[in-house]
Amino acid sequence: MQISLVDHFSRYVTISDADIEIINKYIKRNTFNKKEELLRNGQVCKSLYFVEQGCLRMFYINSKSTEQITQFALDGWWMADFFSFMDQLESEYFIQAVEASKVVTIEFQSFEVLLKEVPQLERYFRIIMQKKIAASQLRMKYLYEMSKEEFYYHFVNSFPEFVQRVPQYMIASYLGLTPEYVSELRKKNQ
Amino acid sequence: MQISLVDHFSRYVTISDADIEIINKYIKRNTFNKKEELLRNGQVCKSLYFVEQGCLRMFYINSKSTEQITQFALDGWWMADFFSFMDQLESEYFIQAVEASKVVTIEFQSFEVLLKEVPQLERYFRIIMQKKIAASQLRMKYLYEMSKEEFYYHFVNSFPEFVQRVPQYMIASYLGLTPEYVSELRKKNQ
DNA sequence: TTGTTTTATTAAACCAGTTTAATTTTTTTG
DNA sequence: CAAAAAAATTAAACTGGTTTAATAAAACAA
Repeated sequence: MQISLVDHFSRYVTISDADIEIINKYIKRNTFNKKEELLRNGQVCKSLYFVEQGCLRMFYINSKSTEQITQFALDGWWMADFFSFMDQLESEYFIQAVEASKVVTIEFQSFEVLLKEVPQLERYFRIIMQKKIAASQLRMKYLYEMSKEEFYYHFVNSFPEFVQRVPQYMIASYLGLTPEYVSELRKKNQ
Repeated sequence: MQISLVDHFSRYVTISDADIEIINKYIKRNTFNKKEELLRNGQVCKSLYFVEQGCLRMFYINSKSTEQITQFALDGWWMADFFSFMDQLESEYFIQAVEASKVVTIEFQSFEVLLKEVPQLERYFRIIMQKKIAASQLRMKYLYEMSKEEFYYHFVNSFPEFVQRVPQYMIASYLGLTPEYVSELRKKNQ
């Protein structure tokens, strides 16, 4: 369900044709193959990424040397390591395409200039960030409230498209479960 | 360590004396006694709260009928149920003063008008929200990575002021531990 | 300064979810 | 298509943290 960045802007603020020309100066459009890396551990997160189509995941290598997924982004979602991006510090994360993906890239400097030249975008990003906070507050509430079994079924019922598009072990990782436990749950509830 | 709202704005954007006059039209300053409620379960979160001095906590009543704390705010922090605030929906949370607190209140309608009249504040809130997201990404990483014992000691070492100001059972609740387990940890490491 | 309420401690029984290690199934690739 | 790599399953032993229930200590209010 592809979505263009400008359409997404237009859901929240008014964008003129002149604005679109400016925007196009400061963004890049890339396609990434399955498993291609957008960011690697040790690099600075130089860009914000907007998924027009596809799926990205963010993960780090934990103390057991396994990949711990902390975020996904599907069509119409933003992804970045904000901690690294904001202060241009080294990131501890990888960002990788889960499937072939069309991505809009805004680099740090371009982002700053773009916000000056198209000031409505300050409002757009303020609203988007606010929604991200609301979503993460809700997610934390579920984490406090639910057992891991409930958390798993709540997720797959709420986001059935993930089950279609993302391998089970990645969902397990994102939800903080072992893949073995997910197998056990699926067997139990066939 | 009191901090005024306008000083906080000024850390991120330029605020003129004229702006300050406008701001003062749209904000309210309140003091709350210990245990006084700013928001109650079932009400709409009508305002954003900025703590100039003191401490607020946000919690809900969980399925075991006990208070589950999900957030604190100390001097210089914002607090709101963004989910309820943004769409003016009923909240499931309580917000309560942990100690006597000086709070700046911005109501939903005032917030919208204020952002129009002092447009730099779009930028301020965009940056603040971005920082909140970065902080919550970091918190999630710790949640994935650490055992509950590590999580507890990491928190008390990172935020020693909380241990001074907030009862131990509230910290336990916020960290998702039972108070009994915190006692056990403290005994073990005397 | 005493009685009441709130907060913290103790200890034993318990269990939800992990670990380990092996096997099977599915997907990818040359 | 066959071989290799990636993903999913199975089952048993194990453990970090919870539950329960009772007591003790600290803080607060009259």
